[in-house]
Amino acid sequence: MSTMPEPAPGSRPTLEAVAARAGVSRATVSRVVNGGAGVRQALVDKVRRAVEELGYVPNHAARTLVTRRNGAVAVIIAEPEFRVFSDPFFEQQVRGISRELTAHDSQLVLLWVEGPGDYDRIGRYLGGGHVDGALAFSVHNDDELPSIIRRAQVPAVFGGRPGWPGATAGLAVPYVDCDNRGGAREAVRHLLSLGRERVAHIAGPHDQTSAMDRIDGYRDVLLDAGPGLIAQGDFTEESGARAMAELLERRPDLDAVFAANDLMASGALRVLRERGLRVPEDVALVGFDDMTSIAEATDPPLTTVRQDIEGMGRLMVRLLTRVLNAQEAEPGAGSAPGSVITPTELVRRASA
Amino acid sequence: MSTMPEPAPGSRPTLEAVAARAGVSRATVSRVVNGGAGVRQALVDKVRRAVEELGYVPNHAARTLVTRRNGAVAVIIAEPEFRVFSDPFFEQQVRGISRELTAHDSQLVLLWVEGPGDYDRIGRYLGGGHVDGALAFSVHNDDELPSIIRRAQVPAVFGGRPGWPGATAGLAVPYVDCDNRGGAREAVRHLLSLGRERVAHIAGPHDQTSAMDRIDGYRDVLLDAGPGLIAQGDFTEESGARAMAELLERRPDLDAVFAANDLMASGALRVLRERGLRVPEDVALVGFDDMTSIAEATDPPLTTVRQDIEGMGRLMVRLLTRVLNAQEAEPGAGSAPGSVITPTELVRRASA
DNA sequence: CGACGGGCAGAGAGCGCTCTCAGGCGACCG
DNA sequence: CGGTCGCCTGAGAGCGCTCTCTGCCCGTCG
Repeated sequence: MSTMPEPAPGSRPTLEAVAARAGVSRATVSRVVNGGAGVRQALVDKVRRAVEELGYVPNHAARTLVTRRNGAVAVIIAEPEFRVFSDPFFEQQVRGISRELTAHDSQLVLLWVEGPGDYDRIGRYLGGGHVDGALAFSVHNDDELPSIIRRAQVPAVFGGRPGWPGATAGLAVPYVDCDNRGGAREAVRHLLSLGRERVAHIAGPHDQTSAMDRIDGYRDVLLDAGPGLIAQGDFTEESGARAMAELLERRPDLDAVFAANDLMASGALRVLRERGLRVPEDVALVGFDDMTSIAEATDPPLTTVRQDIEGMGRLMVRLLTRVLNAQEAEPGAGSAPGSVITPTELVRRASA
Repeated sequence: MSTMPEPAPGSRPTLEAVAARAGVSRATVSRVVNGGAGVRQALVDKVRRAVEELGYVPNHAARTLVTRRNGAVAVIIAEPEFRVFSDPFFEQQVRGISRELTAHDSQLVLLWVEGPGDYDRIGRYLGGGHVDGALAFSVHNDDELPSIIRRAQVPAVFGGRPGWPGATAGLAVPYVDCDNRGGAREAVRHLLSLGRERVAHIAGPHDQTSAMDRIDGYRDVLLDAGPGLIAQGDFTEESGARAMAELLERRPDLDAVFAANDLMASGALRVLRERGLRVPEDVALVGFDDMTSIAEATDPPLTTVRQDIEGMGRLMVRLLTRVLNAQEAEPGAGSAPGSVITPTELVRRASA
């Protein structure tokens, strides 16, 4: 295991101690600890040995105090009502963030927003300079988060395009999102290419940009899709089932469905089977997200649009890092780097 | 919203600035900021006003540097293989932790362990004094975490009884767990009280103490239960279904099942219905956890053993706080506070 | 009326680190 | 062989805060 020696109980060694042991000055030890540039190799070795022997670990607070960098990033989780973490989407994104943060030697400070009244605490914390930056997920259009973050004057990156007006104008917080619209187009085109003629859509909630973008993509291809072909869900399995039932009632002749996420697609699938409709023979079905735990478990497995969720999490961190570095170079003049739209990919399985 | 004034861009006000504005010394401002004990009311007001006007927020790093307390607690998530966060159990526990931490003005630093090789990084981080304490979840018996934590000499509390030998001896890391054994006993007794005579058990994995404790509780009541009445699962829905099928094969005459968690119970329920067995008429079924999203959604709804998961999370924080305070009072002599076992409660629904 | 004690404010010394600046020494060039 | 330049190293000044210690002022008691 770790060869880290047991430190003297109670008190951890300081730079000073290492310097004394190595027979050099504090400054030299500091240089070595921070990369060792500009120090003779012999001294570097000597210092490294002393560090090793004493089990020296730099004091983070002291370092932060002078560098004004604290090596920590806040991840803000604004819980609208229910289902947050247990959302696999979330898990993957946070994991991507965690991994990338680790690679950057930064820590992840979790800020869980406890209802609307809690935004004040969050704002205070962010404004207090405890973290170098913040990552947030824009869930709803009416979310206060963007304004809180702006007021706190802390660099931030969003996961998912925020819905507030002007967010896309470039002047605001950059975001990482997948190409919802393009992915939706691809899904619908795929259904058309299979010869389907009446393609319905089960949409997500109107206050989420991802859902709206997917509707837009659907409409891009089916310019003249009647309103009867779109049903509204809320991204849950149950809502997908309900929407499917509604669609079948309105348009018993439909021969394809594009659902805005896999969970709703699986709900739709359930209803289709209950009604004795075969998938894909009678009705072809495409989902979105490629949540493999769902998409591969259904019968038949779902054809769906994949987005690299973990990659999006990592990208959020990289974007934030870039903002941070730019800001360090010339404070104030933070020309925010553009947002990133990641590509999607159609994954063909058996349902379409 | 917040009345926090826009701070002068670029530089945040210091204690010094507040002192100057209020016409007092730095020390006095510090006293006021930290509660204001021993300061004349007139001065307190004056300082408070200056703080408000300047939008002063204490510099956390500077404070930590001298107090040696950093107001942050690590939550370690050791991911065995899959399903971590998306586990609703986890979500609830982390939420409890988050809430209690907020109440204590502490931050939650998330440490996500990326495979076995990553333990070194975790150990280094914990040993580096970045956090006041650590909270971890003991998932598997062979987990390295306890030893890592001990080596790092950082106060810690476990969620769930760790499986390593001596863990319960009191000398080690305290933990919070629910009364798995007692809950299991209650479940089985309930089934017996309904007149059932052949009560089977679907057990969880052998390397988790919670699963083992539930088996023990089952055996406490059914001293002479034949081995044919116990089947092994791994806490997943699928495994519950498999175990149920196995049990029915071995003991077609069984008239009750106690599953070690709700997920397995729902799997068992599925199989029972597929075989045309009525629940509870033919076979009574009891789960564990009271994961309401599952237990209330099944048909019939599950009778199950409830544990206060969020409360356990909060308790973990309180326990840690107590260790921290004790340690501050007399360093070294950290007589670890005892672990806590929280009660369980049988929730009667329709399945038994 | 004077001495003493308690309560409250201020001065100052760090906490452990980084980073600038000056100084020293060797090397290279004239 | 001497001067100068450049590369390393060390000294020292903070970063913003807490906390002890000293000292002042007022009230109280003898």
